[in-house]
Amino acid sequence: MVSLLSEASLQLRRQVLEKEFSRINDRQREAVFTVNGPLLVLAGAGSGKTTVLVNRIANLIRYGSAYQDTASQLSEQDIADMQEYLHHDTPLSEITRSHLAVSPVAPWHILAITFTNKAAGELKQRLANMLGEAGSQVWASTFHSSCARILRQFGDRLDYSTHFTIYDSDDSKRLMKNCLKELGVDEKILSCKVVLNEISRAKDTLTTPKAYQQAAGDDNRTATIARAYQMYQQHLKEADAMDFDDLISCTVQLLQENPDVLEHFQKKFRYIMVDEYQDTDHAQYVLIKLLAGTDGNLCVVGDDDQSIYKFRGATIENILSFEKTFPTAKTIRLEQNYRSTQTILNAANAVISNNKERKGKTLWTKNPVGSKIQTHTAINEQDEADYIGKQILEGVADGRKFSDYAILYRMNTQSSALEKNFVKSGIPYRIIGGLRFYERKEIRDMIAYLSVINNASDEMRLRRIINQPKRSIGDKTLAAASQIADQLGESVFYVIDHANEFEPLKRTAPKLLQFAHIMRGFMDMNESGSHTLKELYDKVLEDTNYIASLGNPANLEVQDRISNLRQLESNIQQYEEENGELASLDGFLQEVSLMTDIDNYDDKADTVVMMTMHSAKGLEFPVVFLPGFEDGIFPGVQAIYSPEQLEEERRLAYVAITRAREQLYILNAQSRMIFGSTNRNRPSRFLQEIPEELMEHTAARSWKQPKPGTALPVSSKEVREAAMESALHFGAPQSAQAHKALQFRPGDQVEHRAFGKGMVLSVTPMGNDHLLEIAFESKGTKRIMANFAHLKRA
DNA sequence: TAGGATTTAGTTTTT
DNA sequence: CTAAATCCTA
Repeated sequence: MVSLLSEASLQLRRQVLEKEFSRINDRQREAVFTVNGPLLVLAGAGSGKTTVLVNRIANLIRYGSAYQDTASQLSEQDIADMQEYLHHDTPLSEITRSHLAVSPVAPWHILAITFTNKAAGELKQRLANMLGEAGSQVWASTFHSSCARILRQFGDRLDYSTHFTIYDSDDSKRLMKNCLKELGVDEKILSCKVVLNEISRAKDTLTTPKAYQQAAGDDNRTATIARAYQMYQQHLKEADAMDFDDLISCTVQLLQENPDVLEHFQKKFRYIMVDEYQDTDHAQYVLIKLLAGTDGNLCVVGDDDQSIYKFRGATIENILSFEKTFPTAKTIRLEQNYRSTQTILNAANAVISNNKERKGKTLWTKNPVGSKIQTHTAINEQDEADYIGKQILEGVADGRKFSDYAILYRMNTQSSALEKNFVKSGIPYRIIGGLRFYERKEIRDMIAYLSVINNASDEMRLRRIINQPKRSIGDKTLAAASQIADQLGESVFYVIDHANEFEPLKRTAPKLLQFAHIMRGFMDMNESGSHTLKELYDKVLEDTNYIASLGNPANLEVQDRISNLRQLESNIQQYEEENGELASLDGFLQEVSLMTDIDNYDDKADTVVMMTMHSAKGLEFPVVFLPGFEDGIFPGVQAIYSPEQLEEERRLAYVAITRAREQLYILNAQSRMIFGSTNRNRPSRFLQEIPEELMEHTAARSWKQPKPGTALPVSSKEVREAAMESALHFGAPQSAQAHKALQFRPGDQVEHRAFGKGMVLSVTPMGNDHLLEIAFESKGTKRIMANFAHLKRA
């Protein structure tokens, strides 16, 4: 069998494996072939870390440790095969491939943890593309959903049911409000936001209510928080619910207290990979360490320069001290950037080099130098928005797509000036963050119905829906029911279901019973198992008369709500299609509770996208605008006098700058209205940290008189309605507005608010919209989406 | 209890 | 300035 010396065999195998992974660079390949023991990959922005993760997993599954191992079982046929492959590009035979492998790893022994569903989804997708069936068997998911999955299996050890509810931040807030009320704490002195934040930090550091109380000592404030913490946890338990932080800390507790469970998962996850390691908090660190166990086949990928969630408990220490925690750890730096131009990278490097607390790395690229960074000083935020809008329209006229553009700001409030301008100029846009899909009232209401159907002891959500739509059941009644429930040790739902048996509820009993009756109907329907989730959802909508309760369907806001409810319906349907036999109400609710709207961000739609710099992490765009580079905005006021916070802001600047592939615009305004008062801010210090020669500066000359007839919507309500109207054009091809586009034909004379008069040259259908090519009298030929253009016939 | 009037608090937030 | 939370009255 063996016909080569093992040394020569290893050489040959290495050559073949290197060729197998020849599409990645040397550093990346080193990370891919380092399969055993702890590994730290310091991956700069745009250095292809997902590629490394995917290839590393592929290598584990296909070849195991063949690159390092000297064991060899190659036949002469194999060797001939390999030579052929190396010299003549003949594909390797499957047999040779299998002979090459040295202790290959089964996909189910691999755990890959990310922070966002989007990142997990991307990873899964790329694994499936590369490895097919085997790729889908890798456990790739977020911290939170991995933990939820573990807890559903072993939650009984912690006295939780297997269908516990996951509370989101809104639920937590409501619950904490109740706790503080119960404790008689004045929210003006100690707001529930502050308390929740404090508790979240406690959970991040694995501090139990008891330990927290002991640490509180004499301090009154802390002692109060300790009591609130205790009560909050108790209520969660009664509701069979966990908040986001509990998912992690309870999993840690489960593994620490149950050696058999720990062993089970240590055996299961023989290889662990963690993405965005710089964002892990202490609890997540402990969790990873527990799972990695003594084998320590742990590979973490991160970038200390992109740590921007310290305020949420992420501890940069985890990455800075990885080598100390795991003395045998190998560190690999990925510094070649594949995303941005040299100019953009130089700017990013220059800014971040002002930070003291960092491991230090310098990004470089083979990409072209690219155009200079455009800096622009606007007069105020409207002028700033105006400038951005103009640049986008010009770019689109030159052949760019709207989706090439992203605007990244420090605060969500900065979006409104942009929004107004874009509505005016007919620029299609989407805002990520702010009001999320799953935070909308109507969606939360329906989710609450489904939650109660799934878990009747969820009092919080029961309270949410019991009078929604209005059933004339008020606080008074609910408080009475809640008290009775406490005395009996039964759930509130039980009490409501038996309302006529309790004297204090006699008056409202018919209403309570009616509510209980319809809920029972839903619960029976769910338990019978003979209906789909979509049918259940439709039944809930119908029996509760929810849609009718929203009000006049002619109202745009009501229409928006209804379309959101339809969207939820199709999400449910999609979930059922994806999960087939395994689909369950429980499963859907869990998936939904861990979902955010970055996850719904689809890059296919051709619109400009706006979001905070934080949300943009991990994304990239050809052209990026960074408005509000002013001291006081970015860096924010709170950060200016704290060196630590300033460094975090600088990392955020680094993240923001490195989102751009080709062109970067940085803007500041001489004055800006913020929370109702006008501020004059100096240009951001970060701007001064970028070398002069990388930038080209312009400034607004004078305040232009708005032309008559170009009246803007004045209130944000009007803006929203106008935006909604535009949005409807997309969703409803049958609507009257959608036919507007069809009214335009080549040769039509039109007038655009920004470009003036022109003639339609061509009409191309695109999705539900139409792309118009228009020759303007003064501005040349532009391409514009009909539904967004607000064109008038001239 | 519902709905309108008034007050008040507003970085960032992968889950 | 704006949106949500709370207050107040019918």
